[in-house]
Amino acid sequence: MPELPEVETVRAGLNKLLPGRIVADVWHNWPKSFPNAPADVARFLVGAKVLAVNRRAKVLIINLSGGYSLVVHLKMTGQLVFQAKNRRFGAGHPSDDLVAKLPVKSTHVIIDFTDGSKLFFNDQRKFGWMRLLPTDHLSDIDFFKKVGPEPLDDNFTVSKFIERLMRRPGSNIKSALLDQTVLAGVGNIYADEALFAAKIHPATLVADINRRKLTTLHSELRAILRTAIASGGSTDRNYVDAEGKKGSYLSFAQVFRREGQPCPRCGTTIIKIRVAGRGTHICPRCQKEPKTK
DNA sequence: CACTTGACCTGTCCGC
DNA sequence: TGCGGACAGGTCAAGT
Repeated sequence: MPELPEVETVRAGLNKLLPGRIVADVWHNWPKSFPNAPADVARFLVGAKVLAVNRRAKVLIINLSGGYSLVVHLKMTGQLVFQAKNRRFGAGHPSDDLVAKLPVKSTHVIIDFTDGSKLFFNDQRKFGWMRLLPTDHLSDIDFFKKVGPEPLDDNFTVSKFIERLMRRPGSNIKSALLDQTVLAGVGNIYADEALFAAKIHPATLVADINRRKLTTLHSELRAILRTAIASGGSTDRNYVDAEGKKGSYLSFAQVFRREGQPCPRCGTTIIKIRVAGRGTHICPRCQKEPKTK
């Protein structure tokens, strides 16, 4: 579910809400959602103060005093939602107000702060996780060692993009974009949108795409990610930000989840196909099928 | 080695 | 209305 823009939206929200708060207690009901709790929780989490909330790729890093960080991956259906003190007891909340209803059926971890506010980790499909890890050693973890560059960094140039993609010359471009070791944070929605914008068929082999097209793909991908962040991300089903609000980017999406509708560029009907084992949305006219396949 | 498939889970939607 | 099957935004491990 959450890709870079969604995780970044959650990060920005939490970074306004959490720093300065002190953990009072932690509850959890699904061991896989929090594999090293409760053993390390009492020792390193309770009493710790939140310093800052950072992001790398699709992973959130909540820095705590005491040298530990809470590292969170939302995977497909994870939510990290903050509830201010007494929020749940207020009257007149609209029925779609998630925060007022917390905890919900899919709540697997609750972090209580000393001021009475709470952070809820909800995850319908239970693929997501949070772990308490020593901050100084995060860079030793396999994931952080292997993950590719942030596509929105200033120094993520066209040459860098092409160099990274060329690590997988023989794979199709969609797989390469989704590969987190090639570059960080791109998932199914933004891969489809960027390939449509650059008029590249997702099954095209990386080595068969010319430099001009890759240059377009680079700039379109970055523009799409930035617009998505500005829209608060994409809510297809479950995604909400730190305050329980949905993102609106899908109203701008050109092809994702728009099969059966006319291509906004040429009017041809958008179709859904399968590439790299994932549902993939294309305009069959704008994105010509590669000859070699 | 590089790519594909299955597994991890629950909920929803679609066809019979 | 009920039931089976396919499918869902992500990543691993295991298989080819």
